[in-house]
Amino acid sequence: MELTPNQALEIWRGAIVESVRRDSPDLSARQMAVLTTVYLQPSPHTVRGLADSLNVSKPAVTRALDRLSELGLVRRKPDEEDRRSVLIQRTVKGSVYLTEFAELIIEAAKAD
Amino acid sequence: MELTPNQALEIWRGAIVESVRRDSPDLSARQMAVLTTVYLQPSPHTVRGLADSLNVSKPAVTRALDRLSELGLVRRKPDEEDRRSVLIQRTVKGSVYLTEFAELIIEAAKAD
DNA sequence: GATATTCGGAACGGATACGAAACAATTTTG
DNA sequence: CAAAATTGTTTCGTATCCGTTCCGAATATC
Repeated sequence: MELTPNQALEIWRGAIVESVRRDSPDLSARQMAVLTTVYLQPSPHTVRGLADSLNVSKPAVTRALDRLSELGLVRRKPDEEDRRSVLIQRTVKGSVYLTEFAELIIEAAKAD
Repeated sequence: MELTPNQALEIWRGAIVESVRRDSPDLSARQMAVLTTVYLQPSPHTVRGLADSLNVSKPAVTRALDRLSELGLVRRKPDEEDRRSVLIQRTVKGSVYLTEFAELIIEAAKAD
């Protein structure tokens, strides 16, 4: 898909402004990066894998997961194969959240 | 422009992940909403106008402008007509910033 | 089996953000 | 011109986030 710079920014503005207006719990850029990666990239996801893939420190990923878990958007599950690891899993609530967020983007793209 | 939910989320993820990877100064959702509104919506822009339009308190807008000014992405200019008001103006640095950000989005859309 | 390595998380200190209330400066209203 | 209203900012207390460093548990290596 090809976008012009104006289209790109209008989409971004439309979605982010609407999300700000709604006063929804705002996730930081890192949290959003973690969340979308968990949902859109193939499993499994580990803290280390996310940290490397996002070029972010492990503690930063841990804290992002703390927040996302607290909101019920992802879930930690100990890896039975290697009990040092934690697998990050999707949740129904997270799917709903992202589906609604996608709606914002779609609307913003329509308006453009 | 019509997007599918998956396209929408892939674009968002691609752009935000790349921006996180680059460790660029991350703006909060509010700051980004203020910045894009100032650049994409017709002037003039005032604190009050932005607060109303974004459904956010005035102090929140003031603080967002503090941050954006500090980064040189916008500039405050006293309104000569009504000296209670402050007009928010664009800067070269802000234009460059948004142009580069648009590039991230465009790349993410291509990759999809 | 003792030592290293790897994993996720905790602890600490600093930076930044927030909402609500109070504020100074200016303009409008009576 | 005095009182009220409007505009943007400051202040205060609180919450969140970040990077760095360190730690305990589990696994791999020798």
